[in-house]
Amino acid sequence: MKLTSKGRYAVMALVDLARFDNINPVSLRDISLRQGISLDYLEQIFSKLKKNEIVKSIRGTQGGYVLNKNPNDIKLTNIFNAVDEKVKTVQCKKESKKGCNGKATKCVTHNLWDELEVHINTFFENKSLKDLLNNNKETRV
Amino acid sequence: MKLTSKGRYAVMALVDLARFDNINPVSLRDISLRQGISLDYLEQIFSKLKKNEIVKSIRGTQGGYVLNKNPNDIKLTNIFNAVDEKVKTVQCKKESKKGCNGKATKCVTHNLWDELEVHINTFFENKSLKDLLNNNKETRV
DNA sequence: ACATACCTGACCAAAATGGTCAAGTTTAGA
DNA sequence: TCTAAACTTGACCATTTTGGTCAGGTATGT
Ligand code: FES
Ligand code: FES
Repeated sequence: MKLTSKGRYAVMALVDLARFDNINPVSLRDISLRQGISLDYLEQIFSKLKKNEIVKSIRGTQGGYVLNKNPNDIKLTNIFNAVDEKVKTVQCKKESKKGCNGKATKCVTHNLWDELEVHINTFFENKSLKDLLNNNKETRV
Repeated sequence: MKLTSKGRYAVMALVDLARFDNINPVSLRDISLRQGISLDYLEQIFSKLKKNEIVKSIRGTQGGYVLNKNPNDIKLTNIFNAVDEKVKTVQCKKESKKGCNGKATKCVTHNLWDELEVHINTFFENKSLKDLLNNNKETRV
């Protein structure tokens, strides 16, 4: 049960972006240097964030990325969905009536994992980018 | 962010065991058949559960495994620890002052992941094997 | 025109996952 | 005493996921 670095980097990068995008777009190169994330990898991540309308891109010299929404309206849920960091606790297909192991009914632990999934998703839905910014004010450059 | 099948199977097997161990020890073969888990794999899992004193083994014909504690005293936390299903959300080493990416200070998202870890662990600490048994009474054979 | 920075997709090594296989040892019961 | 059931141990392995790199583009401000 661990977080992948794609999800982790996405949030790191967006926090960085949110801090610096007041005036100009922020280039991935800058984020890469400040946060220590490979540029090529960041491009993959931002491509997805863009498709999900969390950021906008501005091409050309002095270009970069800008938030597409208010930090208060960007929930962790949105970010995670965008980069395919899904919370998956059950083994079976949820829609199906069948259980894991191909059994005809849901297994004895199915409800448990489902509860856990809800529990974790609740956390993500209640956290916005704004919350993270406030949390780290004191370390602001 | 997903659960591994080792953790999932461990809980499944223990629920099965808790249901049937009233009179006699339960053999892994039976659990394997009822829950559709490979026997060889179950053996790996139960070896760990035994080391962590969650179950006791009884060798020989008619042998098997028995719970070593009251179902009410077996928390999911205990089970997960036993089979090395750890909740790991931060990237860095917790004890260290250093952050991930080898930086000198903790990264901007460190607190967030730490909160998440606590949030998930709380769930595991508040669930016991007993809770699962009650939940599934109606499907009892 | 040219440098900057976004964009796209193929590719890949290493680690984790989810097991299998083989060869035991122990003990109840016929 | 013999044997089969069931625990015990440890090596092994194919597949998938992870966490990227690399090699080319294309768009645009100056
Ligand atoms: S997890 Fe859904 S049936 Fe087992
Ligand atoms: S996760 Fe701990 S420093 Fe980044």
